[in-house]
Amino acid sequence: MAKTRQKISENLEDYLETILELEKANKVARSKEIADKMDVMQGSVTGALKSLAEKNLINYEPYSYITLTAKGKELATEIARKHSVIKDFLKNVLLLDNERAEDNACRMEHAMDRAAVERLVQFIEYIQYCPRAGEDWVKAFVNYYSKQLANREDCRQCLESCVERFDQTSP
Amino acid sequence: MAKTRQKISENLEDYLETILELEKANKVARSKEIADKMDVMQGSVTGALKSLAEKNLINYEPYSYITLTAKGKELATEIARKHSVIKDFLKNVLLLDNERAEDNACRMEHAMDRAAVERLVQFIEYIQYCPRAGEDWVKAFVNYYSKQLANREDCRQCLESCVERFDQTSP
DNA sequence: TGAAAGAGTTAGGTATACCTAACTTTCTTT
DNA sequence: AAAGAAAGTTAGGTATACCTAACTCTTTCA
Repeated sequence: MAKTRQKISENLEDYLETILELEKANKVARSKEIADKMDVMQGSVTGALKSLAEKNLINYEPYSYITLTAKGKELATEIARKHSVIKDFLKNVLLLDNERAEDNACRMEHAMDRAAVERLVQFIEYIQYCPRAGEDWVKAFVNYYSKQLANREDCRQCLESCVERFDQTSP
Repeated sequence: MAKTRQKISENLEDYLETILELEKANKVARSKEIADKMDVMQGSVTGALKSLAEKNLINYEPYSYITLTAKGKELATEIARKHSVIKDFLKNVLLLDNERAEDNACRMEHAMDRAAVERLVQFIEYIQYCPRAGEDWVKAFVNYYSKQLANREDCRQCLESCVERFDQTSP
């Protein structure tokens, strides 16, 4: 039994992800809904479904509803996780607006391998965990990229309040 | 004249990037070298070159050498910049090893739009600029992701030396 | 200088992925 | 229960992108 990670096209990854979302919402997915969500014609969906069924990623019978197999669900879940981690980073660290974060995440989820995504998760955690970083440090990034550059005095105060916050946390 | 940003396939982007690299190294690019670098057959290269020439991105005459047009050079340079920014982030912030950073950057460069990449540039700068972050902060990320979790005392010392370094910089 | 080697192209085949249009199955509604 | 609507499939066409094999052009060197 293949523990070996499946490789499917970016396209099929998108179909799988969409099916997972529909399954969560409606228990099953239907061809029409997939077509609507992905903005493709129904005829195109049928071809993709056959291809996914061949790879044992979905349960598919003509004219019937669609569900993920265990293998398909695992893959779909991994893709969805990538999406959500990447979007989180783009939105809450790089501070891109929601739409741009979503757009980029949609494409990047196919480009980043598992190791890169997991490291990104850890980096996001590190920012939250490390007393030198934290929420206020991320927020202050706005001042940097919007050219409202801080001066030395601002930095001194920022650093002081950072230390203060640390001292105030339970020893 | 089109200020309008060209959209070409990821594939053609890769060809363009390769041609830029060869031009830098040898003044011109040759079909064989492109094939070797990209690990495709020469026959495949010819098709891609025709497609790039049609889009006015390269100067191409059968049986002759290849150079980028101004438009092609601009596009190729933007792609190469994306690649290098992304690789820098993966390698020097996420601390992925060189090969993994390179692999992921190769794919991500096609997925991230200009705005996302520019914000990433600013974020990398912010890390270097902000006294609360900096090189040692990035280095300490290793301790976090390799589960050698710091304790409160470590954090206190780290914070103190951070403040000290700040005080030592010219006021 | 002319033949062999190497570089480049062409032709034909495969696979993906999309579209439109015609057709079939299933569901809904009276 | 039958007809019309909705959902789904099939068939045929386009475009990309790759391959192999055969052919052509160019360069090299004996």
